[in-house]
Amino acid sequence: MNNKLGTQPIKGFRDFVPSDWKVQQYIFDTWRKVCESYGYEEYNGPVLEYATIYEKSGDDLGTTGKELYKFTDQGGRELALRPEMTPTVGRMIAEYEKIYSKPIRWFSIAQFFRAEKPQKGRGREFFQLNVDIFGSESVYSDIEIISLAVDMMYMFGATDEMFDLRLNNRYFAYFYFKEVLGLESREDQSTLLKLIDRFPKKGKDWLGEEIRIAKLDVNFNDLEKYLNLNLENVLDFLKVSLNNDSLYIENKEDIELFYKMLSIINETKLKKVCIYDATIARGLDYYTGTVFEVFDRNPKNNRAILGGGRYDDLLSMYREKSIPAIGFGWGDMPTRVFLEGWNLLDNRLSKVQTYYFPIISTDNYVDMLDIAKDLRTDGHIVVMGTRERSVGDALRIANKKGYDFVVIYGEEEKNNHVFKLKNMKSGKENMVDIDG
RNA sequence: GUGGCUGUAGCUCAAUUGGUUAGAGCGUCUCUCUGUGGAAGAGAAGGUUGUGGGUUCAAGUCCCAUCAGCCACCCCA
Repeated sequence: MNNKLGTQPIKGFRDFVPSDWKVQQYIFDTWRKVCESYGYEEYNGPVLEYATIYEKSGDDLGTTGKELYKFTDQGGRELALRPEMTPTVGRMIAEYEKIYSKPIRWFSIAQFFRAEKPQKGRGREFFQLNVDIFGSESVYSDIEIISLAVDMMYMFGATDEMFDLRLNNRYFAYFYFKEVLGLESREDQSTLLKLIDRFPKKGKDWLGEEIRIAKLDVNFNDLEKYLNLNLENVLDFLKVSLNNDSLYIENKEDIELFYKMLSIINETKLKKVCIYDATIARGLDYYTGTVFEVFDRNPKNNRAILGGGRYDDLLSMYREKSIPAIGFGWGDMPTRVFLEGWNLLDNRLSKVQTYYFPIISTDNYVDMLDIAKDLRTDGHIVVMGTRERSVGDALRIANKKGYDFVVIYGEEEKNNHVFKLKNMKSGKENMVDIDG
C-alpha cells in the first residue's frame, strides 16, 4: 500500500547535511590552501569521458573496466563517469600543453564515481584532490610533490607519529630482483612485485604459497632481505651498484633518479616521515618511476590515504611524444576516517561570527530591515527572527543556536535611534547609533 | 561482483519462550518564567520496527526476497 519513495540515497552515495558539508569544506579548503602556497593552479574537467580512455590507461584491460560506471548515450557513444582524474588531466595537458610554459603545476578537487562495494572510507561517489606537475623530469619535481603531500598532512594537524610516507620505485625493485634474487625475466619480476604488493595484508605463508604456484625461482631468505630494506640499505646498495661501471642496469636513468631522490630526502626534514617500503607497487598500470603512499598509522585504520607517482608515458596515449608527469590523488573518504580517528576535526572547523536579530516588536520590522541591510553591507552575517519574541526568549534561542551576537531593537532603542548589540560570550552590551 | 554480520523515533538503546495500544533518555516543537540567556517545570509531535511478501489464532521477534550499512575477499585508477 505504501507507494512513497524511499529516502535513503542510493548505495555508496552520500547526502551531505550542513554539518557534514562543513567537514568537506574544511578538507577542501586545507587542500586548496597548501596547493596554492606551492603555486599550483586549480582546474576542472568534464564528469563524463569516452570510456576508452580508462580502458586504455591500464596494462590490464580485463579488470579495469569492471568498476566503471559506463553507458551508451543517445548518440551511441560509449561514455563513463570519471573514476579518476589522471586520464582527463592528461588529455587536457596534451590538448593545451603548447599554451603553457613548463613545468605546469595544476590541482583539482573533483567528484569521482566507481561501482565498488561500499565500505568505511570507500564509496561509489567520492571527492578527490589531484595534484600534478607536468613537463618536468627533474628529481626536484618528485621531491616537490612529496613535500607538498607531507605539508598537507601537517596542515591537517597531523604529527609525525600519525602517518608515514612510503616510497618505492618499480625499476629499482626489478633491478633488485634481478641482481639479488636472480629473477631474470621482466615478466617474473612483475609477477613477484604484484604478489609483494598484496603481501602486507596476506602474510608470509600466503606469499610463499603464491610464489610456489607461480613457479618463481626465489630464495626466501633473499626475498626477506628485500622486504626488510630501509632507506639506508637502499642507498648503500644503489651507491655500490651505480658506481660499478661493468654492471649493466636496465632503466639506469630511472634508478639514478630514485637514488638521488632518496639521498636528498635523507638529508631533509622529510626523513622524519618518509620511509622506503618494498611493498608499495601501486597497481602497476601507468606508473613509471617513483611511487608513494601516505599511510595512516592508526592501528584501527592501517591503510593508505593518498597515493601517487610518476607516469611519464601516460600522455603517449594522446600524442607521439609523451610529457613527463608526477602527481598524486587523495580521496576525501579515507581523509575523514584519518581525521576522525586522530581527533583532528574538533575545534578546527571554521566558525563564522553570526548576528541574531530577533523581532522584539513587529511594529519595528521595517526599521529592522534597514538595520540588517547595513550590518550585512558591513560584512556581518545577520540571521533575522521569524516571529515576535521576548528578549529572554531571543537570548535563549541565540544560546541554543550558537549565535555570537544579538541585536536588540525594541521600543527603547527605537525612541533613542539606536540598537543594542549584545555579545553572547562576554555578556557585554553596546549601544550603536543608527545613522544612515 | 562473492561471502559473513547488522537494521526498532533525529540520536543512543528497551520490549519475557512469538502474546494487549512498541517504551525510555537525549534532541525537536509549544507554553510558563511577562526587556536579559546557558536552568527548571508543564505539555506535544515524532514509528505501518528499512521495504515487500510468507508462516501463525497472534510477528519487532521465525522464513524468503529486496534495499541500505559494516567486515573480509576482489579491486584500488
